[in-house]
Amino acid sequence: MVKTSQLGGIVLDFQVLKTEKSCAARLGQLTTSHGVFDTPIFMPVGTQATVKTLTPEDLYAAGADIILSNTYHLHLRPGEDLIDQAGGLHSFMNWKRGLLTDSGGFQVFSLKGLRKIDDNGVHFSSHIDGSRHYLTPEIVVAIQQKLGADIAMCFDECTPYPCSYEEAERAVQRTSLWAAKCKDSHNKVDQALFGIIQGNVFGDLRERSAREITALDFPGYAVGGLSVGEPKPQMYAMLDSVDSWLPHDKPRYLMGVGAPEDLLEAVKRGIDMFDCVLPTRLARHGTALTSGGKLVIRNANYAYDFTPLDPVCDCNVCQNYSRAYIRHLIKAEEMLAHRLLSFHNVYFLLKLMRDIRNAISNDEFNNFYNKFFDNYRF
RNA sequence: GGAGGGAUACCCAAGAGGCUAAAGGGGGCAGACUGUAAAUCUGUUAGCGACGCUUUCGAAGGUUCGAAUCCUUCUCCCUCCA
Repeated sequence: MVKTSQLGGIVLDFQVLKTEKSCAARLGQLTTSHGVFDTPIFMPVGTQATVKTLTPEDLYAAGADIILSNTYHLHLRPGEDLIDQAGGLHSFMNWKRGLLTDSGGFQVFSLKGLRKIDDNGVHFSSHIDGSRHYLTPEIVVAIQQKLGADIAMCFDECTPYPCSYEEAERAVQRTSLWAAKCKDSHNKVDQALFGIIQGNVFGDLRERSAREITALDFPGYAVGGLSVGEPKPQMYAMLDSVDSWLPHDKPRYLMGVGAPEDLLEAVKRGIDMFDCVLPTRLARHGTALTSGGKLVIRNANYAYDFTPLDPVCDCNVCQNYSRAYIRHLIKAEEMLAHRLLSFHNVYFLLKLMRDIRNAISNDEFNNFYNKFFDNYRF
């Protein structure tokens, strides 16, 4: 459970409480000035200072301890100065628990057509109004310090898939260069700055990136540049060595991953933290995550299905609303459909993480893993 | 009673002799979605024994090598005038 008081001023503390014997899965505890969180943990994504359709109260009810927001998007709108004047991002959006801001490194990937990279930084043409913006590691750190999240991320270059070796290598070099600059310019004592490993799907580049980034000594390490379109086995292969390359006493964060099966696979390989837009995006597109697999609730065969989204789910939505009703709301384009599905999907992943933690705690992660895949249909 | 206008696929709606099984929308059905340019995007939507065949543009007949498109009659709808 989260404690939100009497923690002001804490930088970041991470303790590994237990590690599985048969795999790299581990149970940990992350302490920030906005709470103590058990890991492995999932962080819902609230890019524009909101997890789409959900209030902070909804998120507390769903069991969220820490959420993610975005430097690039908040810099463009409303701007970090406004948020600073509001008393920081926590205060601005009325979020009282943990907060992590992504650096904009993902936008280097996702806004490919609107940016130009050089060794000093990235020129963006705003996707909103076309205005020109230049982000450097120093600027990105300054923005994140004003936003004031508990965890800030280094500015990195996230490469696409497929990607040439040369391109991936250049990104690794830049990401290391920028990580050093980020570290040098970061001086906010109650904010932790995490380093990011790149290397696309090339094992030797991943290893090199891990070596260079860990040499800079960050309080936590993220694995970036995965789940960008590569086949799952390749993503898992890149995670296989995480446990040996990244220090055991620091949190490891796999960026952008959140498909239920991927969470299991990554925890097994020693990952402690995750974030993903998948639960909220799938929700808005009419799909529910369930213990039996993805349920495309907008499909016709649920029109007369008066059972809950997931019969074994104890969330508020599953206790009170039927598949048929939610399908109707989707077909009628009612906003409540997005809210109900978002809440359920976020709850589902957070519950999955709770179950994973319990399993590790009880030395039965492998059983849990096997049982999960027995039930989950792709 | 008189004068015009119109009937196209589930719906709206283009098309005015061959390149039309028929544009566009909508709706339906399905797929995709992983550090959110995403309440988005993509495919499909006459029927089949399906790289071919069969039946479609209010109905019936006709002209033509060829008709949703031209002609005749009929049915129904709308507008205006009495």
